[in-house]
Amino acid sequence: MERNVQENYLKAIYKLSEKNKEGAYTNDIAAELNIKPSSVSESLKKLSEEHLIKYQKYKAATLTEKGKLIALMTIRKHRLWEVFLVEKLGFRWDEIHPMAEEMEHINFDELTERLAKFLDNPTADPHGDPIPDKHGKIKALKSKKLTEAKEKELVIMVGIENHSPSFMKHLDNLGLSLGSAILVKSVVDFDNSMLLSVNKSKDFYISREVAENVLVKES
Amino acid sequence: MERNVQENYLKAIYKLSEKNKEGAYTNDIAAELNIKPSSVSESLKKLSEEHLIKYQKYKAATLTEKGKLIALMTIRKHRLWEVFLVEKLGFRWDEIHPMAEEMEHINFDELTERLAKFLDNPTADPHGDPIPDKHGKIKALKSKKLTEAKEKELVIMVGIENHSPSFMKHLDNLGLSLGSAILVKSVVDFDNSMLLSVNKSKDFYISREVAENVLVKES
DNA sequence: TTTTTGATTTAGGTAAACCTAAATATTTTA
DNA sequence: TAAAATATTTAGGTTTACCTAAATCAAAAA
Ligand SMILES: [Mn+2]
Ligand SMILES: [Mn+2]
Ligand SMILES: [Mn+2]
Ligand SMILES: [Mn+2]
Repeated sequence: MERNVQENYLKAIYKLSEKNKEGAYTNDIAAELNIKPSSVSESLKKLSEEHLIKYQKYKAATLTEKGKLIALMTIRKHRLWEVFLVEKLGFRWDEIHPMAEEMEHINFDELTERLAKFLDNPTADPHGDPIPDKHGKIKALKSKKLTEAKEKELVIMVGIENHSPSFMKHLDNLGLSLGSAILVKSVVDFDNSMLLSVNKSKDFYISREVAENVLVKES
Repeated sequence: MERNVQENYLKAIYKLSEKNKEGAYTNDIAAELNIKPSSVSESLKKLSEEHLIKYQKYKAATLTEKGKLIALMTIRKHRLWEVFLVEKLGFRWDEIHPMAEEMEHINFDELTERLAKFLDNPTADPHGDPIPDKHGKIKALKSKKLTEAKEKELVIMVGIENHSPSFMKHLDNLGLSLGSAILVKSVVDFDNSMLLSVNKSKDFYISREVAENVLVKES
C-alpha cells in the first residue's frame, strides 16, 4: 500500500479510536477520509495483511503497535510542521492545516528530528494539541470544556475541540487564544451563554456552542 | 495528469533542454526519470494535450511558456528547500537532494513565498545553482570550468557540474567549497591534474576529472 | 422472533502511471 | 541507397486506489 495512503488511513483510525474504544468503523473512516465505505473495506483488508491493524469483517478496526507508531509519527510530523508554519513563517493558526496535511508525508527521520530540534522540541502544536515524541510517546492534554467551569472560576485556555478555520477566526476576533486567562463571570440562564473576562480586561459573552469547543485547565 | 508526475517530467525536460537546444528526447527523459521510454512516449502525449510542451512524434519535446513556468517554479521550490535544509537544519550539501526532491511538490504559493522571505530571498542554492524568482526569472550562473583557468590564475569557486554526493564529499575532504579562492599553481603535463592553492594556504593536486566538475569565476 | 433498517462487503469498473514485447520510424553505416 | 542499428511508438498488461450497484450481514424495532 502506498505510504501516503497508509498514513492517512492509520491517522484516521487513530483519531476515531480516541473517541470510540471499540476502534474505528468503516463508515466513520470513510467520512473522515472523504471516500466511499467500499473503498475503506478493501483498504482495511490490506492494512490488516500488513499487520498494521487488527480487523475482522463487520467489526471495528484497531491499530496494532506497529500501526499505532506510524499513526503517531504522522501526527508528530503534522504538528511539527504546523509549529514551523506559525513560529517561523508567520502563518495564522487557522490557515496551516491543509499545508501540514501534505508535509506530514515527507518521510525522512533525520529531517523530522532536526526540525524538532530547530523548533526547540515543542510539545504542543499551535492548536494546543500534543506532539508525540520521537518514540511515539504522547501525553494527552489534561483539560476540560469551558462549559464545565463554574461561575467565578478562573481558567487558562489550552486547546480547542473544533478545528475549523471559522471557529479559530471567531476566537481571534474575541481575543481568545492559547494561554488566555479566562474568568467566568456568569452563566446566562436563558441560553447558557457565558459572560467572560479575558486577561483581566474586556468583558463579553460567548455562546454555549463556543464554550463547548474551548478547552481549559485550572489556573 | 497528477501534478507530482507532471512536475517531474517538466523539470526533466527543462534540464535536458538546457544542454540540447533541440529539446528533450524520449530516451533521455526516460533515463533522467528512471522509467522506460514507452512510458515517456505516453506521457509526452498527455503533456502536449495539456499545452505544457510542444511535441511531435519522433521529435524532441520542448516546453511551452506555461510548461516552462511550472518547471521553474518546481526548481524554485526544490532549491529553496535545499537552502532551508542547510542553513536552518544544518544538513550537509551532499545529503539534501533526496529530501528536496519530495518537498518540491508541496504546492502552496504562499508557503513558497514566505519560505523565500524567511531565508532572505536567496538567489543560489547550497550547490551554487541559481534560484528562479517568483515570476520564473532565473539568471544563469556565469562561470567556467576550473580546467579552463590558466596557470597562475586566481579564481573563485561558484558551483559544481556534477551533483553526486561522492563528488561533494570529495570536495569537502579537499577543503573546496563555494567561495573558495583557488590559485592554479600549475597544470601537470602528464595527466592534466592541477596543483592548487586554496584560500592562500594548503597546496594539493586534483585530477582533471575533478577540475572539470568545479565551476569558477574570475576573482 | 421476525421484519426492517442501516452498515458493510463483494462484484465488477475506471483512471493513472507504470511495464514488456512487438512494430515501426529514423538515423547511421557500409 | 540499401542494410543495419538505434530510437520511438504502439499494443496489450499490471497495480493501486478509487468508484457504483448489488448482495449480505447485524442490530434495532416491531
Ligand atoms: Mn492540523
Ligand atoms: Mn493542529
Ligand atoms: Mn537538488
Ligand atoms: Mn541543488
